[in-house]
Amino acid sequence: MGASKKDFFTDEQNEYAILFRALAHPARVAIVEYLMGVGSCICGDIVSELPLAQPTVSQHLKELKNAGLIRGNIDGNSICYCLEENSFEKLQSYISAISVKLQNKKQICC
Amino acid sequence: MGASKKDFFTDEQNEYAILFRALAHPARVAIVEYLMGVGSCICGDIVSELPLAQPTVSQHLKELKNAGLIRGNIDGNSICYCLEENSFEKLQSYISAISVKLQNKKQICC
DNA sequence: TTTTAATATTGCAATAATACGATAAACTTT
DNA sequence: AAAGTTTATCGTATTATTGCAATATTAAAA
Repeated sequence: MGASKKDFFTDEQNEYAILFRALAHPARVAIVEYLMGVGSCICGDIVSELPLAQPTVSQHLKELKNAGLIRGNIDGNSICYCLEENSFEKLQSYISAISVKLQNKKQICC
Repeated sequence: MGASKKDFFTDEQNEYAILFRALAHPARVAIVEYLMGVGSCICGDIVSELPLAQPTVSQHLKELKNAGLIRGNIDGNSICYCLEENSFEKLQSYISAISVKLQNKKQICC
């Protein structure tokens, strides 16, 4: 018991769950907001910005990267991170479709 | 260690993390999509639709409700659930702002 | 009132996520 | 080459999430 039943859901449902899960922590929300403000930066900048140790930040960056929300380019001995536009557009159209449908329907709940 | 450090982040960052967390499971994505399709339904309908036991579905519904993404109205001895428009609009404008900013900047990552 | 129906809650086992010290890996600078 | 800089990985403790059987709760129906 307790094992994930993700195999019983569609690939699309799992993909969106992975994207949302990547944003399901205030530290990762903060990283995204910071990257949105500065455009791009190295890991050390984020470590200075957040109240978290370097390995913890590194792990959060890894999760954002695995989910496809950020990209990291090697730049000398540091790594430059930035937001991945396509993934945010994908999320945007998904949420937007729900939002628009709800506005059009103006449904009453029971 | 391992304790959450949410107190070190802003209220807004925590609020969005809670919303995203509610969608961070394929079962809850499936519930939202189902509710979007049918408008509103009772818990039993979702139990029939998903490959999960009744207590598990009830728990997922509770999480979506706590996050403010769905609403439940008592209807006799059953409970009628539907999507909460405001929360999806809030998510929509948040993601949309990021997406638009990325499109405008056309930034190159390092 | 007894039975049936629909959900929620409890308790527990299994798994996943969070955080960070210690350390490794890789590149720069001296 | 040696030392310094930057980031990733490992190991581990703690906490949170997931899933469901059993049970409780609440309201309708008989």
